[in-house]
Amino acid sequence: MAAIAEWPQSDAGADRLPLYRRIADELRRDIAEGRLAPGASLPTEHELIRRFGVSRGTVRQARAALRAEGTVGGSQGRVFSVKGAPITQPLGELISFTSWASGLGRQPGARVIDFGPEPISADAADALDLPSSARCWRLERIRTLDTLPVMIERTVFPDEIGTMLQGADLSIRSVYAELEARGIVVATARHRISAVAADATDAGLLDIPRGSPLLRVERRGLDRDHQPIEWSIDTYRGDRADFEIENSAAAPTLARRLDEGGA
Amino acid sequence: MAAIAEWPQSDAGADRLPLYRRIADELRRDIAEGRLAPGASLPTEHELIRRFGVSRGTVRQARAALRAEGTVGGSQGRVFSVKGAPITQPLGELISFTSWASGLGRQPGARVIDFGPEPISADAADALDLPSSARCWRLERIRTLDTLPVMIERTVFPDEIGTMLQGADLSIRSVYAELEARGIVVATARHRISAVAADATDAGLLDIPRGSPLLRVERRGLDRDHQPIEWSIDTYRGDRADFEIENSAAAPTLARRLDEGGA
DNA sequence: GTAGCATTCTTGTATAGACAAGTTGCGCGA
DNA sequence: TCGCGCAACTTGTCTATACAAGAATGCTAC
Repeated sequence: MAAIAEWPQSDAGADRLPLYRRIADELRRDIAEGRLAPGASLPTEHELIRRFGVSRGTVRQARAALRAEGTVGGSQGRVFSVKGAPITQPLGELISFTSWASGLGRQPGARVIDFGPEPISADAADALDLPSSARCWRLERIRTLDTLPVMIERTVFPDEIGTMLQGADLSIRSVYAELEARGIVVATARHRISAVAADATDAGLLDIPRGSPLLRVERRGLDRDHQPIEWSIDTYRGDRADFEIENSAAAPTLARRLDEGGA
Repeated sequence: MAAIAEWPQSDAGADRLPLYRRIADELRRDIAEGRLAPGASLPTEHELIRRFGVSRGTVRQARAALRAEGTVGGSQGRVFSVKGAPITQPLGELISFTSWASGLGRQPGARVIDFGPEPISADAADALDLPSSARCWRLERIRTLDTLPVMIERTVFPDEIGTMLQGADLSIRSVYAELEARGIVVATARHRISAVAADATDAGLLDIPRGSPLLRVERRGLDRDHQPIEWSIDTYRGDRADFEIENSAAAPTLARRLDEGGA
């Protein structure tokens, strides 16, 4: 049973980890990197025992760790299967369209429709916690995946943030990457998700019929001091994207809202 | 080692539970009922071995279960200690339509369209992690606020959960309240939110034109052991409700998904 | 063809023993 | 008295084995 010695020696520090951790890590990597898709079967205990040259208890310990995370599931008699990739990215990554696209292996794109300073709207002043006399910057872009239009992004930045973005090539680099390079980090974000019908403008921009269902995501991004960084309304094609949320009892973050207008 | 025979025989059904579960349950009770206060030390492995007359592995399994819940913590060399009372109230409140409506000061209502046992669909078997031969219970309801239809709820329960709901008045009391009264608690939930157009059926049920935008929320509710409790697809009138999510960097739980079908 | 049974596979539960690693506390020596 | 080190204790890691229970599969009998 000399299988351990034949493991990839790449990560230098890894050889001090217990065996079951290394097995769990390898399986977790397989899941995160897509070699084991959700719904797929994990190797059976016997296979893992042979592959890693360890005892059954060790294999079971490894899989128990993954199960405790909710990453995989199984029950007596049935092969373990992948339930879903663990969500562990930093918040900026989660919000950024660019990071999202890259993670999917798609080519993110952006077509800037409008970018410049302008007087602030009442809604924006409210959302960004600014006086109605303040100046702000407005950015409107079409976001694409492999050239397919997926989302319309309409963002308002406070003046000092917008100024930072001046001169940046907003059709390529992520706004978040740009801001992070200047020490601005999104620490908290509030989202409000709703469904709307496409009006004539959005239908044209997204190349869909009028009235098609759209996923509208309103976002307020705040820094560590709860200072508003951006207020954005992203409008996704309903047939191209949806959102996934995990709530644990420890971090209850999803709430329903009633739109009073419709009564 | 005849300690098992001397256990309290009170709960009649408990004797079919595995040993480690019974030990974990007893410790959990000790914590919940204050006999073991936060900060206090748990019995050592040796004490538990003697007290229950089991082997070390079994005791370790019991404590591993508590640790996975975050109820207790320990590390090598140090005695296990209580970290906090196990959570028994939480996430259900956020998810429950009834709680939501009450919080808004509205009168929640439900009209049961269908409730009963039936063979499981492939999707449901997948979501609930059940064999395709399993039986399940399907519940379909129209949810109302002050008699206005707001949402269609289509839920599938595993057999043992559905059986519990038999006889309950599902047009009044919250399903979650009903389950909680029986010791079933939603500890984790995964939501997937998307926008769809109303088909003829849903348009009729919600009293809106065909093609109207709807907010579709697919939810998998899991208990502390990540065992699926329910799989539900809730369809909201787009003009009556939206969702709010707060993300902090500490608890990043929102992810975007790409719907591959639309390319 | 199909229902039902039996086999086989996979996971769950439990025990026992061995060694490693970290913590705590006691006692001894300076 | 103070500090160091050893010893005892506690948990972590790992192996090996045995039997039970649920699931999937294939085969047989009808």
